[in-house]
Amino acid sequence: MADERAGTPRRLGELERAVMDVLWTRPEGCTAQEIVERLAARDGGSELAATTVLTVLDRLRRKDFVDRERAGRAHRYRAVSSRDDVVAASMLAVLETTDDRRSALVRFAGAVSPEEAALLRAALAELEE
Amino acid sequence: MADERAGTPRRLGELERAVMDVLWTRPEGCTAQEIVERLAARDGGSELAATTVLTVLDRLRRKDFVDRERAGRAHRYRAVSSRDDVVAASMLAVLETTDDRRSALVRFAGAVSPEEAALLRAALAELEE
DNA sequence: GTAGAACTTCTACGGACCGTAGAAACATTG
DNA sequence: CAATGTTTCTACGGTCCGTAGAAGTTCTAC
Repeated sequence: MADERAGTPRRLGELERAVMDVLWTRPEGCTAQEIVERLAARDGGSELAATTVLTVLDRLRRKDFVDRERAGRAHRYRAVSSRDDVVAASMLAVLETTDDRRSALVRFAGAVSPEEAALLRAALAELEE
Repeated sequence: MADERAGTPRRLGELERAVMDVLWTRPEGCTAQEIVERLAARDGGSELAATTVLTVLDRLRRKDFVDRERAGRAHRYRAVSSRDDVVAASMLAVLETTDDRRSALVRFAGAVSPEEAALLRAALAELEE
C-alpha cells in the first residue's frame, strides 16, 4: 500500500508539508507571517493569504504536528517533532502494515541505495554497542 | 489539488487494502466473487455488493496494484507486486521525503525492535557479499 | 482608553479520493 | 437466442486539503 490512514500517523498534504518544512528548519519556531514569507520565497514570490497559512497551522496543531505559544499579539509556532522523528515513525507505521516484517525488511534492505545501506549498517552497528 | 501523492506511490484506502490483503494471499489470483466471499468471512458474514468490489478492483487496476485476465465469463485478478515489495517501496518513498536520510535512518534504526534490527543487519550483510 | 493595526478564529467552497452500490451493457453457456 | 453471471458507467455522500473572506480578538500608539 502506501501508508495507512486508519488509526496511525496523520498524513500531510502538500502545503501542510511545505509548512512543516519551514518549521523544521527553525527549531526556535516562527510566526505565521514568517512562514508566509518563506513560502513565497520558496515558490517564486507569490504570497499565500495569511489566513491560508493559519488554517494550515491550525490543522497541523490538531494533528499534533505543531504547537505554539503567544508572542506579542501573534503566536510562535513550533514543530512538535523533528522531521527525522516523523519520517522514522512514518516508515515504522508502514512497516507495521504487514505481519511479515522479515520479508518486508529484506526487501527494504535490498531497495535502498548502497549509500543508504551503508548508513543503515552504521546506525545499526552503533545500536549494538 | 490536495495531493502530493502525485509522483509517489499511490495510497490505498481501507477497503482497497482489504482487497489487496486477499489478493496477496493468493498468488494464483482470484475472481471478484471469491473476494466478496473472503471479505465477508473476514468481517463477520455481511457481503458487500459485487459491484462495490469490482469498483475497487478497477481503481486498483488504475493504480497498478492489480491486473487481470479473462477466466470464463469473469476475470481473474492478481496482485501486480507482492505485499513486501509494496511495503518496502512505500517505506522508501517515505524515506525520500527528507533530504537528510542519514538522520532519518538513524532514527529508524533506533525505533525498530531489537529483533527487527537484527533482521535488518542480516539482510544488509547478505547484500554486502 | 480608544482607534487602528496585526493576528486569529469561523465559515465556506471546490476538488480529489474513497466506500458504496444501482442500472445498464456485455459475455458465456446452453 | 435467452438466461445468467460479470463488468462498466454513473453517482452520491463523506472526508481531507488548499484556499481565503468575514468577523472577532488583542496589542500598540496616541
